[in-house]
Amino acid sequence: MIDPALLRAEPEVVRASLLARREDPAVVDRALAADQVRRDAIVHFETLRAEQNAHGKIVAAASKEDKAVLIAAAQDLAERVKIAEKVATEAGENFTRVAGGIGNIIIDGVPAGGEENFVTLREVGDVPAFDFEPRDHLELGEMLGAIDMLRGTKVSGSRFYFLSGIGARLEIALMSLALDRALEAGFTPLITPTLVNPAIMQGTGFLGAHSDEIYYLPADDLYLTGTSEVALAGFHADEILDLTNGPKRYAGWSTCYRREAGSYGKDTRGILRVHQFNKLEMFSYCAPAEAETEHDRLVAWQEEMMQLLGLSYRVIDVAAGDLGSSAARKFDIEAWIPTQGTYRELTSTSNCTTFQARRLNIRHRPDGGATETVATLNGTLATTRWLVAILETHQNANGSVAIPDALRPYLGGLAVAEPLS
RNA sequence: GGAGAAUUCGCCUAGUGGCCUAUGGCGCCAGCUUGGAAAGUUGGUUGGGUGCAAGCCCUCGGGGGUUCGAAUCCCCCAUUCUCCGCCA
Repeated sequence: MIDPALLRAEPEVVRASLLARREDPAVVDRALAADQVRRDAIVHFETLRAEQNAHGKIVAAASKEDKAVLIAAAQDLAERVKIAEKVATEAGENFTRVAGGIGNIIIDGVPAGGEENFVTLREVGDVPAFDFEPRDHLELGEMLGAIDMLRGTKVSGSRFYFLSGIGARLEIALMSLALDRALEAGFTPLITPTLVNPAIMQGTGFLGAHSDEIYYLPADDLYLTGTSEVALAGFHADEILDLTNGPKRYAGWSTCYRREAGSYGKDTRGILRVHQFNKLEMFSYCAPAEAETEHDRLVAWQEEMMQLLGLSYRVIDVAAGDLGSSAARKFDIEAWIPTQGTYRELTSTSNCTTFQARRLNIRHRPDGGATETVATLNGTLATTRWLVAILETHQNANGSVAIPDALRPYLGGLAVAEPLS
């Protein structure tokens, strides 16, 4: 939800943001009109209600014989109050619906346009070169006994898999490394619920245009989360936070579930795009003024992970039209995938400014004064997909894979994963 | 799954239709007192909406209802606790 005060004071800013997203700015005028209707309705209702309250005091103080007459007069008033209240409530709901359709205000500097209009901020690390024909992650995974797709599909269907042996150990090692880095940076670890109620799903903005991406359990009216961001954002819903000691940062570990409804036939080989995976997610609540600085910090922690794992990557500034409705800016880190000859997304970090927190009613009290809606940010610190880049980047001619130094302590010092004989 | 009880301001708590504009305590903040503190004492201390403003409106777990008027009466829902059942 955008800030209604901004909508009223600077509608041109909202229009410019919509244009950058390649969306229709006409919604601004509809929202302004709905806001005016809503406020008029509130004033009308509250005037009548004040009248009713005043009358109620007279009734209470009146003598027995006067009461009957006064009550008769109040009945008509009560009826009008009831109608006015209904009108005001509906006008409020209508405004929320119209204004709720407006995406977050794009931050200055975000490239305008669609998916292809991203800007590369930097490329880091040498693209790996091989003096042999590199194998893709699934072939390597099968040689190492790390990935078992056939049995995954037997048990659960397409896009399901087993991680086995060194594959399972690598994933746990990766998550452990990420968690230790997060602890070092002052994050509070959380293992989050992966089933959430509709209010939280709605509040975090995942029930919008892409709701067919989400698993839903009708018998219990619960959603399976596609990222722990949902639970992490809901964690402090309806709270007033103390941010005097800086941002509150959480590292949420969870299994993530995605239907991948819109991607039939895309990335069907291996574990690049699957229905279920694990992720360690960073989530930060901070003062709005600090959000952009915090965003840079999240990216820096992600880049540290990339470098610890010896991956070649680039950081991109995602274009406005490719942002989710909650994000004001998004940086993706994409790692080089040798057998695809291209960069693929390994992390995503969004600055949602106050958009998400306004809907979830999360505030803080700067300088002990009036409350202010906080900013929320989120970003990936490790996921199952990273195994794809790790396996392919560090492979040898015989199908063995060198373990990055940073992961070895989590694997009993193992330096090389050898193919099964 | 069944039965009972509960949910009031950061915490505890009073409150069985109008004098609730919600009591009292703890904690917290400020003043007085003090060399400084403690103690004492006085005051303040939920959040939101709307209005140029004065102000007004809402907020007693959530939603609906009864009533001129609801923290209070009725219905539905959520959560917590106790007991029983079932399962591990």
